[in-house]
Amino acid sequence: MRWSELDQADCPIARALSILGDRWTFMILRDCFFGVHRFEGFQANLGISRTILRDRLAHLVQAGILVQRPYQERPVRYDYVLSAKGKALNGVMLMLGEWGRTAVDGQPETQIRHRHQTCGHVLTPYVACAACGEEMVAKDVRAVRAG
Amino acid sequence: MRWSELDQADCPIARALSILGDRWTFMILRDCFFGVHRFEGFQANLGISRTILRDRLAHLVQAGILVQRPYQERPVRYDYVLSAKGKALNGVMLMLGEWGRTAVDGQPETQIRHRHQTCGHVLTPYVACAACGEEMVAKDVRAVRAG
DNA sequence: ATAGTCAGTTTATAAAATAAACTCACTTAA
DNA sequence: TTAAGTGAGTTTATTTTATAAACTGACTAT
Repeated sequence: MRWSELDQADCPIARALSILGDRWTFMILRDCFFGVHRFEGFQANLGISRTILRDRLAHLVQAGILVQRPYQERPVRYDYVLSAKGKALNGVMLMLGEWGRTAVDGQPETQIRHRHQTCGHVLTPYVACAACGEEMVAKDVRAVRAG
Repeated sequence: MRWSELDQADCPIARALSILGDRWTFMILRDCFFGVHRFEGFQANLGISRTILRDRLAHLVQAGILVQRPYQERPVRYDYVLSAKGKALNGVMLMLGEWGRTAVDGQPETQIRHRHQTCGHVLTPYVACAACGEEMVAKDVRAVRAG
């Protein structure tokens, strides 16, 4: 399979990765969740090459994950802000960060975490089942095909 | 920043992506969660080139996400199975699949979903806060530095 | 014997990422 | 009013990665 055919796959994870699964797109989105919203901001923050930054931003806009909002004319310059579709990645980001924090070795002393504004605690996120509210564990999940 | 320096970053998401953020590693892990555990299985399933499959498996083993369990001698052949660290990615996988299912356009009729074994429902996963049990929404989260 | 399986390795080619310089259309400070 | 700065790119040459396809080795099954 070529990477470019992945968006045809019969699996939501594969289709998600067809958009997010390259080396920098996810990092750009992380920055969006941290409040970065301009070309030079991403560039300074990630040290990414301008060429692929341009490609990735265009791709994220085309995929409807980021929206361009002009903040000046002549020349037109845009803020790149998360759409609803982009904000819906919040859960993925939180769980990915939690995995990085707890499972990946060699953590620096100082780390970035999140605070839950409504209850005031530093966030420890977990995934739950909408039907029963219980925490999801790997062994309790089975893949099924739904028509 | 080079990709190879990302594992030094002061952010758990960045460090997680230093392991998972290339074009195929996440897809290999998806297959692991779906029960694939041998070289030829991944190769047939993903159509990935054998060269990078070999690299990615070695990398996942080195990172402690997959474990090699020999199933024959002469020549030694291995099953690649998820370690505890690998299984800890379950939440990320579920949320990524949920995002792909609900947010990405052009869904085929037939889709792969998950069933929660303990309550019997087709799973709709969401992320909750361990402190208060409430569902997490993007606007209620703020990044903080924790020493 | 012959073919098949499994997990690779090798090699040549194609695609993607990178760094660094350059462009354009301004804006601000000297 | 010249000079420097900003912001978002584009261009180009080079390096790095990925790919396809054939090949190897050590078996096993027919």
